[in-house]
Amino acid sequence: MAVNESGLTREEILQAAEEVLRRFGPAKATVVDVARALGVSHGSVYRHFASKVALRDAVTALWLARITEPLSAIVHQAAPASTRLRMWLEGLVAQKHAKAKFEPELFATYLALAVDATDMVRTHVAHMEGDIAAIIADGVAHGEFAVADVQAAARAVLDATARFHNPVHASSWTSPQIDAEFNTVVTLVLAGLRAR
Amino acid sequence: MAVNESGLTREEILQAAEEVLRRFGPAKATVVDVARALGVSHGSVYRHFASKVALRDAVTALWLARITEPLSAIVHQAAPASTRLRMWLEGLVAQKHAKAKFEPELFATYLALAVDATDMVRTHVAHMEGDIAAIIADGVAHGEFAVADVQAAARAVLDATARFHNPVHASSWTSPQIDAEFNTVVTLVLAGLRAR
DNA sequence: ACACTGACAGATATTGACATCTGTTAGTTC
DNA sequence: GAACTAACAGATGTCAATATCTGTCAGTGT
Repeated sequence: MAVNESGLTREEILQAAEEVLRRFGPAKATVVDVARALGVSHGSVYRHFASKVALRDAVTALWLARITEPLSAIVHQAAPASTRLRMWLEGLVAQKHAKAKFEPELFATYLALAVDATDMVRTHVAHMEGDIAAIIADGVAHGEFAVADVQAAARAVLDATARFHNPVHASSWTSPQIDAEFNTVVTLVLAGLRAR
Repeated sequence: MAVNESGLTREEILQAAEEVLRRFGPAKATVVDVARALGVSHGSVYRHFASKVALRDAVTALWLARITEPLSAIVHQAAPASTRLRMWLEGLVAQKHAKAKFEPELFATYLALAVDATDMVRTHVAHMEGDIAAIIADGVAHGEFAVADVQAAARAVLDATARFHNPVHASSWTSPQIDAEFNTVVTLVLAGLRAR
């Protein structure tokens, strides 16, 4: 792996692109802006990314990874599965709501991807589903949960909490009752998973 | 109640407005179109509806009432609460998906109202919440369900199934797995409500 | 008196000329 | 010769002139 001191790197471009997206938002950010921020011509950017869409997706993938990365730590903690699942979901929702509030431009970029279901979003969902499935499987192994199909159950948990983490619902996240409503849904879902 | 044979009625306008909306969609339908369909000047329409928004809302309210009206019959049927709740939710989702598929123009009108949460949508949600609450309360009375707060539980059921009936998710309703995923969520939710 | 019309002001939408952007490639630089 | 630039065609976005629409109201007909 040779370090290219003089050349433009993929990482530099991603960093500049995120900066530009954050500043101008998805509607105004252009590849020319990104190139200008790096002091190169926009043609150079196209040596590293096949298209503007590919660049935008790469930035968003990185941004989403920063959301889900800390959650992975919760999966294998030593605590009842129901506790971990609640913590995991609360963490996810807290992250999403914070991003919507404090990084509106990047959130808007993500929202644009979410409406036309891109592969990138599918990957993100699959990753979250995997984390949840791991916790549920653990709960089943310890007799805490009782579900027939762990993967389907993980998907159902994600679906049932969609209003609180899917960006299409972001406009309702400012409601004062949102936390109470989320708590009620999580309690309902956990009760549904529980063995009896 | 005098029948006004010669005069323009609210009902005639609503019927014409629905026709026009269905034909042109929310983006292209105008009050002038509605008036033209009725053979009157658009000024006449404003004698019956304060604004274009009021007219559009009235049409949508009627359209939504046609969706939820048949569901009310399920609420007081003689069957276990869990059976009734499942039937009710399946009925709701079937109706919504059918409308999205076969009445795309009117559905788009509804979607436009849903994104900026109008009073009309709030009324619609409150009505659905009331139906669900009635079934849950019945289930609690018969020892079938165990929930602390019936109203909150009803809201949670609506929230947990949002992906399948909220119009903002309509683009994902064409997925081949949608019915299986809905079924899994409903089963999870019913298990969560059940007394143990 | 009542329902309706038609002309109007201001708001909103459409159009088309123009500017900028995306993505490609031949050519320059180191 | 790998990394980059610069000029280009076609696509997309912008903006201001223009057209249409919304909502009002004085006037018409019955």
